[in-house]
Amino acid sequence: MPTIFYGDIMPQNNITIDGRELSTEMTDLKDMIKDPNVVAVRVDGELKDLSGPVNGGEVIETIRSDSQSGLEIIRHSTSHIMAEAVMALFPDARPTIGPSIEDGFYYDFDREDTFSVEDLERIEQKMDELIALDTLFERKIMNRQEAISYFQEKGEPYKVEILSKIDDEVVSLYQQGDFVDLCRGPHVPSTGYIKAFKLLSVAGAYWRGDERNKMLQRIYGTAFSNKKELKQYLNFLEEARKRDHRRLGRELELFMISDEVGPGMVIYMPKGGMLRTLLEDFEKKVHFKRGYDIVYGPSILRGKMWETSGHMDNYKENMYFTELEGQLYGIKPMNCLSHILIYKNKVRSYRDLPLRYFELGNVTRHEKSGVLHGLLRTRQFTQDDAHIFCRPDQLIDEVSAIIEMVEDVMAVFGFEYEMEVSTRPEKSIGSEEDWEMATKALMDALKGKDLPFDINEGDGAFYGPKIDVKIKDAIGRQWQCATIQCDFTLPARFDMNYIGSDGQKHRPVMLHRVILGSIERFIGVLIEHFAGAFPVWLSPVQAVVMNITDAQADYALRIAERLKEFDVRAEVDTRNEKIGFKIRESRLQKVPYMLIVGDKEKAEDIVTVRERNGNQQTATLDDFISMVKDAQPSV
RNA sequence: GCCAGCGUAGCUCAGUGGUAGAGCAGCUGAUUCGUAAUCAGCAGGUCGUCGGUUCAACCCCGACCGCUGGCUCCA
Repeated sequence: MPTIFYGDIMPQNNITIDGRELSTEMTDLKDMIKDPNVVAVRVDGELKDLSGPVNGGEVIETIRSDSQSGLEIIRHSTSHIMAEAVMALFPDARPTIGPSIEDGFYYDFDREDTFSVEDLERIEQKMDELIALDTLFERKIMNRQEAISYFQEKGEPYKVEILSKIDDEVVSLYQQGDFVDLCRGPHVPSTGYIKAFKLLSVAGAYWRGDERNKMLQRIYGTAFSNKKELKQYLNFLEEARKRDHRRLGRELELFMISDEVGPGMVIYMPKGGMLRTLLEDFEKKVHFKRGYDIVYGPSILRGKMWETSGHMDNYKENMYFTELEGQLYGIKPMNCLSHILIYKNKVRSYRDLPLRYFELGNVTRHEKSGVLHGLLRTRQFTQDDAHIFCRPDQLIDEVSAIIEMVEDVMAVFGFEYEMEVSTRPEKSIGSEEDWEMATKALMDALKGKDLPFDINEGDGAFYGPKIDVKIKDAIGRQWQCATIQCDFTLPARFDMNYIGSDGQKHRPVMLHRVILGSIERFIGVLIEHFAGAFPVWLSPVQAVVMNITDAQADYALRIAERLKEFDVRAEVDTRNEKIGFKIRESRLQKVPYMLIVGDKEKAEDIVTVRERNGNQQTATLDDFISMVKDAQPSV
């Protein structure tokens, strides 16, 4: 097996490292840089090992372990060390791939027995040993054929499969200790560079992400430049766990998902019901103000409708069906069909367009059991759905208006977001010109508003391209909520027309769009975003009135009555408990205001207003009421 | 749907092959109190469901249901 060792040749010549010019007398970049926090270098924009050859004259930028690239390298190297540990402990495992990912890394193995939690501990221990040995990561170059026979001999079929799909003549391998892996690199110079890592979980994962392939075992872990950062990340995971909407949903009595009723179905309890109503009232206002008409369609529609729409061919596995009086009916997974019928109910003129139909539509989809997740993935959910029918020349303006609407609404909740345009997928219908026109319209609308966006090649809906909006919650996680989809298929399938100024029939363009997406999902994201402490206008209970002793019970009740008269959502706590206990309970319920009334307040006809953050002040009830009213967002 | 783990009181969790416990919540009583838990007593579970092994199963085995973390898919 002929190999070329990288880093053997170091001709004497000057190089520039982070702007400093140095001579290359020393044989190792690592020795020249003399910084244990530097894990790799970037030469001419390309990431390279510290042990790479230097010809002289290069301009080199060092990559520190706490930079984004540095973290990726550390994590990638940690995954190799983990694979080495796994192979040492479980020689029957076959390594496949092990990249760095967003917050860590994973490595997939094919193995008969499964990895247990105890195994993870053993692997971690072994990794500690390997790191203590501080073995070098050595890069080797091999031509592809040699590499294939090498891995064949080693009995690593997955590596052979990867190699057989690589076009390059030569490939690189990395070895540390006994472990050799096919890998582009770069890696840290030696295992001792790994200062802080943790294995997190085991999970199944399909080979090459295809569900027709064998399921492998994936071990997830993470690594950071130092122990402190790792600890911060683990704390962050803990924080996320505390914010879990399923946990808060139960604790705040917002919703339940009952095994008896069935999986993936949400039951709103009084406080969740109030939250949802507030959100929906807000949505109605937002839509009416922007020229939408509210409509309602039935939940079950004749099978024939779904045949015409193409759902029978493209969406059947996700639908539920029922039979009534010998007729097939489909339970709606989308709201568009009724809206189309409303459009078709009479002859439309070009002057009528655009028509914007809005529905808080409850849809039912048969989601695979394994994907259900609290409010974030359910089998029944309500979309703040709308369909806009317009002339082609109105398309950009309509898309722009929707984007503005998304911006306005997200600003109310304080979400940041990213936009993504998805283009034509392989399996799709419609002409090339239509796709081009629609995709361009979507992009032009975004460009016109100077909004940056990513392009997601081939990820559009089968009937048209789309803009997806991913919102970022308070702890940085992303959720897909809003989506704007262009559709020229359904108007054709349902033979929709309008009469143009020329007296001829023309086909309208249809936009499907949601702003919050699914009300359920959005509520789930809201819960986690605010950690249950909703803004005043969205809080199911805005204030709890609490008395110090029985002597003020009548006063507390009177206050609560007044609040209700002024539409402030108030509860009253006159239980025979200490004020500290009542405050504790309201805090746990994340109620924005506590109105504390003792003898003093009763005598002066005022209240002490205690906020969630502990700040407090005395105020007249009228002042407090206007304070609550002022919290209502205007959009 | 697939892989792995899990399922004990309303919640959080102990527990052992010989028919179950704690804290909080609940109920009752006492306490009338000024900013995150007053004290005492009481009550509460066919140990997810169904089958099997066993003299005996919450515990062992199997199937099913559900949940959790992933994968695939998705609002």
